[in-house]
Amino acid sequence: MIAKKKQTSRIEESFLDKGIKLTHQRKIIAKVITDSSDHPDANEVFIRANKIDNRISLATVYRTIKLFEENHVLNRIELGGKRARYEELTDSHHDHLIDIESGEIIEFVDEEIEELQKKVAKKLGYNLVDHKMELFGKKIKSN
Amino acid sequence: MIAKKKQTSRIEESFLDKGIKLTHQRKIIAKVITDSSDHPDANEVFIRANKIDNRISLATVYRTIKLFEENHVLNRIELGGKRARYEELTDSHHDHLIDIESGEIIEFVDEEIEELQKKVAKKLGYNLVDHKMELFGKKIKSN
DNA sequence: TTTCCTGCAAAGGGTTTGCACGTGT
DNA sequence: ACACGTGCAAACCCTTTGCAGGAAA
Repeated sequence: MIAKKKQTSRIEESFLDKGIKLTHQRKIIAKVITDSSDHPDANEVFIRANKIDNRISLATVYRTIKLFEENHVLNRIELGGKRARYEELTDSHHDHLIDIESGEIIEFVDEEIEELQKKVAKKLGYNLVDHKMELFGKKIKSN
Repeated sequence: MIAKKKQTSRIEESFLDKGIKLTHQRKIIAKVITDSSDHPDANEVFIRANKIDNRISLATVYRTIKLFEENHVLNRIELGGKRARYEELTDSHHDHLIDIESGEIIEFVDEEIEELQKKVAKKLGYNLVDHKMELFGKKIKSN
């Protein structure tokens, strides 16, 4: 008989490995984030998690988000505004282009820019550890 | 006889042109920012302005900073942390490399990257209006 | 059982604002 | 004179935290 594979998400597995408790709340918050592709802020995560199960407080959302950040399963994006927004961290790095009219966030990857960034850092005497790049653009009307 | 040229800073001139009142406080805050090359935060601007003249409140610093931002003489830099930091906006655009060990901010310009950014935006159907790029690096030890 | 996690509500830290007075033009 | 700017302190908003009860391992 073939053993049934246990159903655990990427996030859950990574947590079990580290000996971090997989509480009910954390599973739901992880699911909400995994299922969201629109870069929600903390409050939005709270709302969505609550819709699934109302035993989740905003404080726990904040604590869990911080935990996820520290364990590199979550990435914080700051848009110059007030609240921070988040996205699941996957292997593929990407940057963001923000539509200044609608606020929509478009993800993109550009290897050439990444290479140049490394080169620039090196020229200044640094090894590039991380970077943040956001482009702000206005949609070109195609009449 | 040669007329004596009136002593006004870049910021002051730009304000006179727009009919914005040049108050005592605004002049001092403008001077503090012009004289600072270390990207101070609002509180630091407040401290430095106060050292020159203690008739300046933190509220006014915030109000003035916002005014300066709106008039494009000041640029806000967000470092992912809590407070925003500022720098005088000059004609020459530049980006920042942050030393992750010391917190030092190094300015740099790279035309090639700027060009690529425009190209990327266009490819996504956008005209690039603005951008923000911060590199985080670790100093290369030269033993 | 033991350790860690949670909800609640209160505190925190940066930034903004209402109000009455003060100041630039 | 008039509109606009300022100081003060209270309000705001997002985020964090102390505490006592609750749940994962």
